[in-house]
Amino acid sequence: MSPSNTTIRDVARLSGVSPMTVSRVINDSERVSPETRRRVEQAISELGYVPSRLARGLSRQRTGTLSVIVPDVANPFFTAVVRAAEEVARRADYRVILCDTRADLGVERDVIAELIAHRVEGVVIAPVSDRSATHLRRLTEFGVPFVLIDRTIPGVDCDVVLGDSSGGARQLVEHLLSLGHRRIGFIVESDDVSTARDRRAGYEAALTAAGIALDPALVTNAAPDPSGGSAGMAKLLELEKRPTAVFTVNNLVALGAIEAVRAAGLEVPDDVALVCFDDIEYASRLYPFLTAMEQPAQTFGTLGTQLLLERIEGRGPDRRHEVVLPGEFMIRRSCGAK
Amino acid sequence: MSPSNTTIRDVARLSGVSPMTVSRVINDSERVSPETRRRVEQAISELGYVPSRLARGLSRQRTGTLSVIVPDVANPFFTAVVRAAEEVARRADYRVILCDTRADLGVERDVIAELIAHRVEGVVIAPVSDRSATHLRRLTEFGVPFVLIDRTIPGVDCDVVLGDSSGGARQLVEHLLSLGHRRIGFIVESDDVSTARDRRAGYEAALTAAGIALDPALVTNAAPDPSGGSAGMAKLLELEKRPTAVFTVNNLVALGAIEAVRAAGLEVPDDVALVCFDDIEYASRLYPFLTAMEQPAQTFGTLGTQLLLERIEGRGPDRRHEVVLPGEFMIRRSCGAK
DNA sequence: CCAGATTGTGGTACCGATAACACGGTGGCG
DNA sequence: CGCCACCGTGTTATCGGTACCACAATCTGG
Repeated sequence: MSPSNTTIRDVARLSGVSPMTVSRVINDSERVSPETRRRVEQAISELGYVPSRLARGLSRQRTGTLSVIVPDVANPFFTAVVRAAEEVARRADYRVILCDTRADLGVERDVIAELIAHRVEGVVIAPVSDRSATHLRRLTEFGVPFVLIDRTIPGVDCDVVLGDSSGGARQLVEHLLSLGHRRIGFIVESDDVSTARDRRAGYEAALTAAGIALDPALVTNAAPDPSGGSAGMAKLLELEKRPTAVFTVNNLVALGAIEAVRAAGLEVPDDVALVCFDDIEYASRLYPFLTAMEQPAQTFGTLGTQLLLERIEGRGPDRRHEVVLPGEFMIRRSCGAK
Repeated sequence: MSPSNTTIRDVARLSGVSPMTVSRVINDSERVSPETRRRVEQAISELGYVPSRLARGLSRQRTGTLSVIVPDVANPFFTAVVRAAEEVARRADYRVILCDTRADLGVERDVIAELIAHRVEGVVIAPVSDRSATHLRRLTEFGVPFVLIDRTIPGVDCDVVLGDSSGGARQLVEHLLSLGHRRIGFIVESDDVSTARDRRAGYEAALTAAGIALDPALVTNAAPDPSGGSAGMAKLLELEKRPTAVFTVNNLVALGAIEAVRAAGLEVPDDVALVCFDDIEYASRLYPFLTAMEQPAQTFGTLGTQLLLERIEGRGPDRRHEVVLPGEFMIRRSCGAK
């Protein structure tokens, strides 16, 4: 018989006390005589007893489980977020259920339903889009605290950890302007993602401030991944007056965009300069290429998880936290700066 | 009152049946009259009832939870493994608890203990080293099936999904030989990791077959990450007769090694040619550099998880599976081939 | 020296579901 | 027309812990 079938009652029997006393020993409550404690501990190790968190959770109404939901773990930005979140959670003795929604609202809805059924104690989520609000409302109904990471959602009231999307975008575009570019394209995902909106705002602000009229043809919507970036750049390159520089909403889009430039027989930055949000760290170490507004992905994860833990433990402040983390502007080759 | 406090009894009361009948409706067991079913479903949606998997798990002795344990999620190889595993698990209606051990045996021991307490139904693990055997034995004692990914451990009897480490290593080194290199360095992690052993065997086999004597000075042990790679390469560069080419045990080590070469004012591949295991996908898309034996990371994840699910459901074959997945040899610039 | 507090321990109920069995009602069949 | 199988449903016990209260024994202080 495997020790997984050993229960608190078996331990109680072997050590000649009641299950309740064993429970006290397991939980380090005081009120147990040293002698009894010793006997119980002896029995525990003899039987190889491991208390079931399942049963404990049911009884205490606490599972010791969080969840981290991201649209794509393979995006280095989210990988770092997840890794950091897992570490903070583990240190606080929580387990992390990882969910990769593949940026699919339906999947997101389903996993959130599952997590509720699982009675996770909290969720750190980079939501698919504003339309995630519906699922998040479910969490609220069920009293599950959550923290938004990277993306905020209007009307959803909770702690949020964001980057400075509009400021960062503005800085990136201003950099291109300073290099003399006047026709600057923008490849961005749909407007129901807050980062897309904010970065678009930054893009527009920079151009307007420079007295450059906005040309709608220069702004292309695309999926937030390499294939989207590729498609978006292809469209921009087909324009009669094509842009001399392009700003992409994130790192993976930049990747696809660069591939499209090369596929057209052109080169970055010679024919098209390029800047984007978020780095691909290992790529940059190998070959510093992307000029990017790098966001402190790790901090998104650690901070988000810490805020969540505070909420769970009821230590959170009354008002919501909205943390905005500044990015770091890294000039490399893709922008063509000397 | 939030619906999370709604129990099967509340539903039963509202619909005028017993809890058992509600349970039958939830679980789609037959034996419920259409009329009753309708009434119960009505009550469920009216109350916003979501059955607790916790309670169900306790009663049925199934949690619907797996775990994936890796030494470093941020390594693109493991990121892909994790992502694929999560998807397969989700499709099979399992949740995935992610654990990143940071290649630390102590952490690994602790998380495995936690997972046992959590009563996960199975584990997919890329173990830290052979010394992980102790922890794995715990899983066996508790009847928790597990599948080893990427690394096998002598004496541990379970399903395994591996790459062809020795064959792949041999091919990489033979490629260097064919380019005329005779002094080929090897930066490798400690010998208590099966991939390290196997790759070392492949390295030695290739040299021996070419009639080249093994020079112990050319083989350096290092941590399996960029800093290890950097340290390892630094040591090789200090040799009186330094290698003209280097083989590193994996992608991240290669990264560090390249940085060390550059720090020494040299270049890859001009001054030192370099080959390694595992690609850094996004980096290669941006700038095809690493000549590498690419392993199908995704398949490691999907296959490993599928094997695990079979074991869990008792469908597994009697004998253990040992799957060896072939790699794909990608020649890029770092080896200096034309 | 005794009331009252404190300590160590046990009993019982319950967390929220399900397994196993029981039971009345209906319909088929000889 | 009576027996039996099956159908739909309920009852009870249980999964493995813990909360809460009770209680005897010991301790404290006036």
